[in-house]
Amino acid sequence: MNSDFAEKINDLNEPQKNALYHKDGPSIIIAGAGSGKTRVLTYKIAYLLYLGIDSFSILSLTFTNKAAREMKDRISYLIGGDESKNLWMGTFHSVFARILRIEADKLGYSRNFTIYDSQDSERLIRSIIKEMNLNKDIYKSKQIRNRISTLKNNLITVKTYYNDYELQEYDRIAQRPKLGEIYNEYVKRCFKSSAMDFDDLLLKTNELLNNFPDILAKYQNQFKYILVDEYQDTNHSQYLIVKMLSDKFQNISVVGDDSQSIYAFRGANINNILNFQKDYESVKVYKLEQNYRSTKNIVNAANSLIEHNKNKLNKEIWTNNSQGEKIILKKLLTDSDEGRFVAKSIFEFKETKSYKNSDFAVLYRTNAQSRSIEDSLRNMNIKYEVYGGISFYQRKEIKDVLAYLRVIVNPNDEESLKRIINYPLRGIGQTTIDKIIVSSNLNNISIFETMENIKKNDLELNNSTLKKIDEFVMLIKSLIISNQKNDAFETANEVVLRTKIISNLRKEGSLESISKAENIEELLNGVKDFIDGQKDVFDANDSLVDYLEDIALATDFDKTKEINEEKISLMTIHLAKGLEFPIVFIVGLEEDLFPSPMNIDTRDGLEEERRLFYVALTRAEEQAIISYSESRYRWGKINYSEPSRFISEIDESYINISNIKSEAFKFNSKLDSFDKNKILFKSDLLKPNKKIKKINFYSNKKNQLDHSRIKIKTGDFVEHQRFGKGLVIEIDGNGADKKAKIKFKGIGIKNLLLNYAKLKIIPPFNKEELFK
DNA sequence: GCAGTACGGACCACC
DNA sequence: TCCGTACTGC
Repeated sequence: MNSDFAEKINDLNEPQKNALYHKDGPSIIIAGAGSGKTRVLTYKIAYLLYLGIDSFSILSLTFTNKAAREMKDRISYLIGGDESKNLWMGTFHSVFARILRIEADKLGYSRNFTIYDSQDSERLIRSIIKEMNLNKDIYKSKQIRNRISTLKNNLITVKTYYNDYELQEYDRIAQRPKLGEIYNEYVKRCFKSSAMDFDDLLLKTNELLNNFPDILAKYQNQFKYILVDEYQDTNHSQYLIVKMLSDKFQNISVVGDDSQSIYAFRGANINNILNFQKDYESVKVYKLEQNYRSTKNIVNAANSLIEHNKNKLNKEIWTNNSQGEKIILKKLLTDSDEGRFVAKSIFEFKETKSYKNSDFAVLYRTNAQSRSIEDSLRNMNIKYEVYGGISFYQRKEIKDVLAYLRVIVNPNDEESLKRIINYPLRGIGQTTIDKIIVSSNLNNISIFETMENIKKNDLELNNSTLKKIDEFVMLIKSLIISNQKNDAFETANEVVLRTKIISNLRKEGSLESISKAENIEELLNGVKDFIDGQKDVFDANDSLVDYLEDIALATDFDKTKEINEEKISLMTIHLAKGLEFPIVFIVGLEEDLFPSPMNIDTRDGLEEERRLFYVALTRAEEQAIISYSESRYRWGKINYSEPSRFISEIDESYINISNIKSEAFKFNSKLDSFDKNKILFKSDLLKPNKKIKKINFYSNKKNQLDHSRIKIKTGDFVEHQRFGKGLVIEIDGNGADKKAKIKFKGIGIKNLLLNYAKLKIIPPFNKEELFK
């Protein structure tokens, strides 16, 4: 062990040290934003190892897997050696998925069980609703999925549900009396598919620990020290797991900040942290209240905001950092103005002081808001990266290839099988699939088994269909066999070759299909990277299982690369938790958007939204800039909005409100009074645009700014995202209704609305090509 | 059984 | 805008 560590502890301040030295017995560390929480946690684990505690006996639950990896590296650095590799560290989901695989047989599952993501769950629920002949407008699959998820997170099984009159009454009142039946069928089908959804990973862990005392004892004895990060975001199911595992030694340390609890929507229960002191005996409480991240202005502004919440623990966040600049508040007319404001401000900041792109973040409430920001950044040639949103692994073409891999590992996986049974097209249509599903439900065997014995089951299928099914089954079987001697990369390659997925997409030749082919190639590279990184750890024939688990449980951050040095970061506030940036834009501070309308009817909901704003503000080190717009495109329409109530909840002495006061603080924003409410800010570059008009810009390489799309004229050569290159042959209509008739290469003539179509003017090319 | 298209609803955040 | 579904014509 590295004895220098004792000296490194002096990097910590007194409260941090006190928290660190607490070794045995329960403790809670209330850590304000920017108070060095991760550092304390890291040092705390390093300290345990330094004292000679076995690394296998420490369980540390983190918020992302990436955080876990970084902490391991940091611990290695602190104490030397590679003991940190043996720590049990990761998200709840990944740690307990690992345990569930080890113990799978106890629960009647195969070790190779599939993990269903929310899309898989929703599709399964949708087909159940259809099979039950229920009205899909009343039984909305997404709502049903959320409801089932909530039930599971509160350990309410189907049986418990049926024993609880109140729960059933709740669903009857909500006009969905059949919820229990759907839930029952959903659980049955998941089991038949050897699949667990995200919530199952926690629910089944609870079942395992509850029903098998010997297994509980085994893990209780193993995990002598348990640390939980972001404790404020744990749900009931997670809470119970931690409680059970820590019950014997009670060496439990939880870290969190009630003011940053923002995951109630997925079942997080803020009371877990508020009540921690009641749950364990003689809990020691440590408070980290000094903020090292932000200026006084930012810290004070955030404090003044969160004061409006009633439900919270007492603490006083303060900082020794400089006073800093006031928060800039900016009002804009449209969402595109807001985008331009952000882009131009970034440009300005970089001119006046040497900032890198990575010093900036733009945070928003909903993913859809990224678009107007992206448009403006693109126009100004500022590089950016959008985090979250539809992830790479959610794309259709990727999910299709992954479905093959999942079926190879677990042929019972119904959702994956349904995706590939007729992809690529092999003439097994919906009618046939429906017959197979009915039969498999009737006989309670998996779809794959039904297909294996398709000739014995008389399903009234004609011979050519039977033959096609047979060929498909043979394909899967031979892939399974070859996976037994190959690693995940070789198997994935074989899938792509034998199904001709990539070559067919390339043959199709459209921009869209080529990009899909490229994505699949990127997926193959990803598999290769994974295999290379894990070569020393896993057996070849297990590598596919491990790979699939890795990507199923990766958070959005795990999936993307490091925060890129060269790029501005765009993300939702949720995703920004735990991060920090010198300059942070928080956009879209409008009623009906932030706070989200779904959360304004209850105090708890509104307080959560307020905490979300608090999280956003406290990401900023030097400067926070908040903005709102009077109108915004949503669902393809212009919506008018009022400034968010949260703006007026920040003590105005910390805001550079200039003469905006009259406006933002009175909730009476009117279009006719905007002119006098400009915020003075560095230069007139930042003044709002004069016209109230939605103007979309197209960009070209020379970074021209003021050409609206609707200026495209007959004879222009253009490029469309999906249709490729073409020539404008006719223009019709005016303003937003302006249409163009365009002849596209290899596609033919299309009529497009210029205001919506993503058209880019390109240099002329040989017109002959259009007629090939 | 398949492909093209029109239409309606989604847009809140995620492991 | 984007996605899933229903409908239609072959």
